[in-house]
Amino acid sequence: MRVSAKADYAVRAAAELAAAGEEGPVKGERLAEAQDIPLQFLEHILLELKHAGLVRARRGAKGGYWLARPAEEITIADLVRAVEGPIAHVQSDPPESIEYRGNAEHLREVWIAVRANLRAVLEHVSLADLVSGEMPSIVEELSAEPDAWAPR
Amino acid sequence: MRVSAKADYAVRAAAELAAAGEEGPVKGERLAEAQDIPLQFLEHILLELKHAGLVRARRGAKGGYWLARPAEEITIADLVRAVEGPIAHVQSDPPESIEYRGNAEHLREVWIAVRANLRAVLEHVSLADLVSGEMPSIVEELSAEPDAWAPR
DNA sequence: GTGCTCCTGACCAAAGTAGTCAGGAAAGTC
DNA sequence: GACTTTCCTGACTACTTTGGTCAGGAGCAC
Repeated sequence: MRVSAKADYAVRAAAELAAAGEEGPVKGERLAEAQDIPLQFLEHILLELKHAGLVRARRGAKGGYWLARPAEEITIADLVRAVEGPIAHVQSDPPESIEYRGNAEHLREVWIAVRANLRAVLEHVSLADLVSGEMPSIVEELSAEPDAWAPR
Repeated sequence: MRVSAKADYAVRAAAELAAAGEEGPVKGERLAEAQDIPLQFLEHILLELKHAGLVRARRGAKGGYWLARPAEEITIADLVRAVEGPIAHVQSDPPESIEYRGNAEHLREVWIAVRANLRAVLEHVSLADLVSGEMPSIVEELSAEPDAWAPR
């Protein structure tokens, strides 16, 4: 249940692209510096985002990357899925495809609920929300509770 | 964002222990068979659960494992934490300890919200809920929505 | 055609995952 | 007290994932 460096980097780089907006292609190097990400690793990630259809790019002088869609229409979930694959798997299988036996029969519903709650956050925060800092109400409410900040 | 085999096994084995209740120690072999888990691997997992204080054990004939606390007082989160460590980490660090720069500044709140929503499920389902099939309302509601069962 | 920038595949070290193997140590039975 | 049963523990292994680096090629602008 951890967020990989790749996913974290993908979101951060995309946030920079969202903030750049209409000012034309942004170089990989500038993204790497802005977010302190190893350039060559970032290039691989941006390539994956491109293959997923979230980002576009042009080479050469004046080249760089930009978002394929408006920042309002790209969610954190889109980015995480592009680099990590499905958001919640149990032993490499999606929860709904697992058959539990015996006394663990209802465990599937638990994993389904877990996934649903993950989606409830990740699919509702757009890049526009992220850079503006005006989070959807669900995030506001969850992160407002002091308990949410306790380590455990 | 995946649940490891170890965590899945831990919950399933614990569910069997919860169901066994007061009928005395349950052998590892019986747990392994009931949930189709490799015995030797399961023994390692049960040992971790014991070290975490969730399970107790006795050796020899008539030996076996049992829950250290009533099934109502052990949650899925307890079990997952015992074998996987903290429930939501970003790049091996807890979300509240990360400092984001530039346009990703608000990303921390997103990860905090993600973790809060994970906890909202995992900390509120007890082993007793799991074996009885009577889930807390949050799980009922989440898993009732057809959308929650869609792959994506 | 000469730089600039992205594109792609190959490679690599370290860590994590999912186990197996071999033996030791306590508890109960005869 | 020997014997069996069951847990306890560490060592080991094969495979995959993670988080990168390296080297070169391909497209674009001037």
